[in-house]
Amino acid sequence: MHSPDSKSRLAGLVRDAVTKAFPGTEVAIELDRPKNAEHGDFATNVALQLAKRVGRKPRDAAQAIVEALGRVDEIERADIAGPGFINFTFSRAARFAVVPLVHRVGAAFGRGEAGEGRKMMVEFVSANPTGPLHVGHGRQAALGDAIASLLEWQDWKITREFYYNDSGNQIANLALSVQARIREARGVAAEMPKDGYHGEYIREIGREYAAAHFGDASGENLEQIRKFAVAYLRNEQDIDLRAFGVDFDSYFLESSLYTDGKVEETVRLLEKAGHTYESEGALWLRTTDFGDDKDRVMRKSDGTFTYFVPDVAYHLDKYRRGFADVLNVQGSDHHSTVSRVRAGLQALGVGVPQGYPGYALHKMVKVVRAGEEVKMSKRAGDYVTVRDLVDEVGRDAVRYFFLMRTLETELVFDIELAKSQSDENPVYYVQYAHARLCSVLREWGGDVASLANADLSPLGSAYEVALAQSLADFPEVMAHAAAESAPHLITYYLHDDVAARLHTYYNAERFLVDDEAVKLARLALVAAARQVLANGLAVLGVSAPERM
RNA sequence: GCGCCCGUAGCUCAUCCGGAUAGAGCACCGGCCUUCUAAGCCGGGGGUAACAGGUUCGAAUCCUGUCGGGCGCGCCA
Repeated sequence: MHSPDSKSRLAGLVRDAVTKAFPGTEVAIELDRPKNAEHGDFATNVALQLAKRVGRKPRDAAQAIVEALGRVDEIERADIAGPGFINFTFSRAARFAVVPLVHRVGAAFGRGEAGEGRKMMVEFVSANPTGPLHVGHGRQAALGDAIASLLEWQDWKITREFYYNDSGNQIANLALSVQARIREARGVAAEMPKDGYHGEYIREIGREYAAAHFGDASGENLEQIRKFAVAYLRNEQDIDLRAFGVDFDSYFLESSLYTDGKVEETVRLLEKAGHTYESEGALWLRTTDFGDDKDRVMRKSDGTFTYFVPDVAYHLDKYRRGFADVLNVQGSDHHSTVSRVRAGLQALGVGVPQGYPGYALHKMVKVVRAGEEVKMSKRAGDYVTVRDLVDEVGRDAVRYFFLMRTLETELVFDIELAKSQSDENPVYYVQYAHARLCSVLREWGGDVASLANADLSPLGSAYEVALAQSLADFPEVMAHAAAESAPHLITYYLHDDVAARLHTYYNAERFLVDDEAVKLARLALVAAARQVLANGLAVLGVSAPERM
């Protein structure tokens, strides 16, 4: 048997049997893990799907398929159950075939080939350099990094990019806010701009600037203040991201789109393509021709561009850099930009594919402390920062909490809960399972690599079968999570399917027993489970401790 | 008003391209540490999956409507 993947092999056998029993029928073979262990390793509903088409009762159709299947080594039993499900029970050898496979493949177990080595960019965080990262950025950092990793595990060549909106009104506003604080620090009368940034960090920047002077004693050089403030805040964000364990391959500055003439070029291309018009002194793009719900202003009547134009220019640039696939991880409060940017790219008429770029949009984060929403942060003023969260709760727990939810649920992060119950946090539950096994293997003291060839015939208890089934599912869970941009699937898999089964097994059986054959078989199984936990946690960016 | 998303246990959430008895953590009750880590395990209570229809062998899942919530609908980014 070459394929260690029992499931896909079974799917092939069932397909052949269906063809034999009902020539000329085409049907997708779905195989699911039954909830009830007594229903075997996999169940299929093909007979139910087929029954009407072939004019047979579902159970009769199932019977015909089972008969066509005949005897197969790996399949111990094929039972017809309920309305017409076929339940397959594997032989013991087939059930535990995953164990030597995990030992052989090791840290690469769970990898897939969907990406075929192609390039893809994942853009995430992309915070404006106007203040510390807030919790929404934290969710995005955890998500973007994990999604990028998941894609890398599917053989995509991933570039993680951070886009800085370092121009426009918000930055001008930042410079004015800092200027006011500089003057304040020097005892000069100063007034904050109307929509100024009031966080404590603006005072810090003002103080630092004032202390450094720069031959700008009066704080009049706004451009210099802007540069100083942006550099300061970018550095602060970098510190937070590093502490969070997130690294970017590339940083892209919005301002470069202006200095490199890419904004102008984009406007020229759009005008040339004939989708623009002038109205009320502004230049408009007819995005409604490309699925947007209303036309958009490109150049305001004051001659400056709306953010929409550099956005299009930026994505054109991504495309020209050779990224035929791009995934932008953003908050769903930006969802209206999706159709707009795509429309703009289509309007260029330069061959950017429809549906470019891809998006993974997530809902907002609400921070709660003991049931009360927390909106204030001393440093930032009106929001809670990533740093606050990581300092108080810890990196692993914060990342795991951010990843546990589906993208489309609003995430309620209860600080007190995450902290006070940190002993019983889901993340510790998973990490604890890993640490426990490391401890067992340490106690044993043997060579883990030698377990790859262990004789597994002593295995067969319900605990052992369940655990082996879970391990065999890992590659498919990974592939699914990558395809769906759904890291939460990994968290639930690691928690419910691997760690829980491991803890249960641990409490039911001793591994370091006197019987050498039993001991080695059990150790081989749990060492494989340890490897899967380590691989899964690695993808999530959460550490897998050897001791706790 | 229009668009997108959501509504599942007391709380926070999984399950969703239709499958068998809707799961987990927290909280609550009762057991298990002379033995590889009790940050663990076992057992128990707790549900009209917002509501009403529809589709079919089968609906938390798909469709329609109602109600409730979030976000977005600038010559802001």
